[in-house]
Amino acid sequence: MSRFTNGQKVATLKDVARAAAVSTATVSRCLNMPECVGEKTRARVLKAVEELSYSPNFGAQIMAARRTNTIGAVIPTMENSIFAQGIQAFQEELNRHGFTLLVASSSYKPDLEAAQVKNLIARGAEGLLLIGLDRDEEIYQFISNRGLPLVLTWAYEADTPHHTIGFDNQQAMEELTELVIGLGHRRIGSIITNTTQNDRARARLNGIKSAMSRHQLTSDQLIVLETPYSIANGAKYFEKLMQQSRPPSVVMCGNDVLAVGALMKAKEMGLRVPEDVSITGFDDIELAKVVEPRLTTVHVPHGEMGKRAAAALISHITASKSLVGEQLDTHICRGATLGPA
Amino acid sequence: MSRFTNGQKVATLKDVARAAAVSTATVSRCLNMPECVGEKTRARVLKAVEELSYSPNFGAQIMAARRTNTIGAVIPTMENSIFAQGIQAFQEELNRHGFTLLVASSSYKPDLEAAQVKNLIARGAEGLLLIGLDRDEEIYQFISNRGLPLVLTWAYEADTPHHTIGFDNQQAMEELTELVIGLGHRRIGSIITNTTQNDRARARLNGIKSAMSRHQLTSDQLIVLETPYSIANGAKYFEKLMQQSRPPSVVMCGNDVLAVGALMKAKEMGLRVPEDVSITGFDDIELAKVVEPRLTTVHVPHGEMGKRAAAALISHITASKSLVGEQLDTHICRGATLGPA
DNA sequence: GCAAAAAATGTAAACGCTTACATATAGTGT
DNA sequence: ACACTATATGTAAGCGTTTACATTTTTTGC
Repeated sequence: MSRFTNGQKVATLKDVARAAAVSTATVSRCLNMPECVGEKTRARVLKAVEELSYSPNFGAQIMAARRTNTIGAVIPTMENSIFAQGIQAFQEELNRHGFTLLVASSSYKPDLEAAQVKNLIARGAEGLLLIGLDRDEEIYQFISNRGLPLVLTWAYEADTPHHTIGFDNQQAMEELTELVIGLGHRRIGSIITNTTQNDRARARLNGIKSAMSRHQLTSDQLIVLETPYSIANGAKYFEKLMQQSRPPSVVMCGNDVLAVGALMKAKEMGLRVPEDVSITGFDDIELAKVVEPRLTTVHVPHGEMGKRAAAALISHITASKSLVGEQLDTHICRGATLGPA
Repeated sequence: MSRFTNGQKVATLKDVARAAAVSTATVSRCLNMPECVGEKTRARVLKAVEELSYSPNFGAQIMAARRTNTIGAVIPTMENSIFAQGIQAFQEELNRHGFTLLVASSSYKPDLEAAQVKNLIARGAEGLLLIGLDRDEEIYQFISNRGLPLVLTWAYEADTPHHTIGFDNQQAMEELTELVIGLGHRRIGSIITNTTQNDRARARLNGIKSAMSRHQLTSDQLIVLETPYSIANGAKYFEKLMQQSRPPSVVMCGNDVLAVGALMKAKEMGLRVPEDVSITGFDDIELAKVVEPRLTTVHVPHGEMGKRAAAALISHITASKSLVGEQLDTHICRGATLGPA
């Protein structure tokens, strides 16, 4: 029996071995390669395991076996569902192949993300999933020094040393903006997550800008407001936008959460959507589908992305296939919040 | 240098010690009790740590130190946001006290839950958070055999050997039903998560039943449909309910996700809410607040619940305070989806 | 029945860390 | 200078597994 600082005693392999009158090696084999051990011995051992509520000490396993079948992921937040669907798919694919997922969240703080990465590595993660590209070179260095495979997702960039499995945020937003401009909108407001330390937000904003410049719209036709994303902030900044002397005819939001906030506020202010003002989002999460009118947004292949990321990591780890980036498609999901100017 | 099966080499304490020309003990102290080590030695050691991208092997730490500052939680799903807010608060409170949270999800499958519990324990969890009460006695036995503190949440029950920090699902639903009946509704439809293996769903359903029987409404005035919860299922079963020969005047859903699905379908079917049919939910998640009309639902103190659960676990572990249950209050959140019959 | 091969089990050495204890070094008051 | 503390560092024994290797037992082919 081993005991913790609090005096709790816990059965170990040795205890099980004693109870079943076999060696620790046999118990270990019984658990990890049951076909290699005699039938009646196995029964006896399993009974002892049961009776003693034995559970292997993972720490000792890591040390002795040097493999953990564990993948780590750090996501910006668990609070809203932007990442939920993708992570769920990631987890399911992982489980299908006998891997376990450890999830941590960074609250969008770079240093917390770094700490969580180290934490996950210390816990034996054999591969890592992170969101987006923006982070200190130091972390990339750390991960690569440890020789760990890393997949970045929720973004795709061809021109990077990292492996990105995701979609082109800029291009997607550019397409949406083309549609918006095509509908006659000339004054565009945008509410977007802070673009420092967030390449996805930056790319999306750039998408708006580049589509505008292609149509000879100048930068004073675009008003950008940055804010941490939440429904409340979406509402708040939408109001600010509309209180301008010359309010925009369309408000393009960096994600659906902000867009839903904007939509709520529009109703509250008595503005008709899309007659008085159009609103667009990005991500096509559940929220976008239940509001009325349904949000015009960019559909992102959450599930596919999670699944592919898992597959890439697994085939790298188990079959040492080299990691490659993959670009997935998005498409515009036309809801009734976008109309002609 | 130690190496993994894949040939990756990783710096160990020993490597750092060698690089800094000190003993492993000094390096360890440098990291865990920096005030006990000389200033210049410390600087030298930290430099070596940096240069070698050293990160402690958590497995070895667990084994040597026998404490992990880790709490585990198993939630039914990450996919939608029902548990997100509570878990986020749980995590934040934990972090504030230097604990780390490991989250796993069970997809509502009892045996997966059991496996995840063992997994978390094996990973050194010093305390556990689980949702609701319904599960095999075997798991409870396992946890208690290991002497681990366990807090159950999203439910409160006075009459149980376990420690529940949550609210009274039955009473809350009873209150809501009282309100519904008070508005003249006599035929009630209910869409609810499968009640086997789910005490919260069962309690909520019982709440409806007991309020009804208090008002001499018989069981044939209540039609109950059970289904896994998702927006799509909410819609599907709402339709079934309304296609009955004598459709109910109100549809009380077991949670907001189902209710939102019902609401969507009602609109699709051209039914006015609440003029033609009333709809209620439970949980008061984000979704409930953005649909139109806003859902009438039961507000649940997600954040408070997570925070209290964390506090209870921490004070048990660090100050060996004994765990006690705590009942939190809910209140009805009156939206416009509920009107007179 | 017997030797040889196959299957089952045991032995013991790692794995990387923490920490009690031992030792060395620096700091005090006389 | 001295003995005596206080502080800093080193030494080495575990922690609970896994797994090569050694040993024992069973099966097989003749």
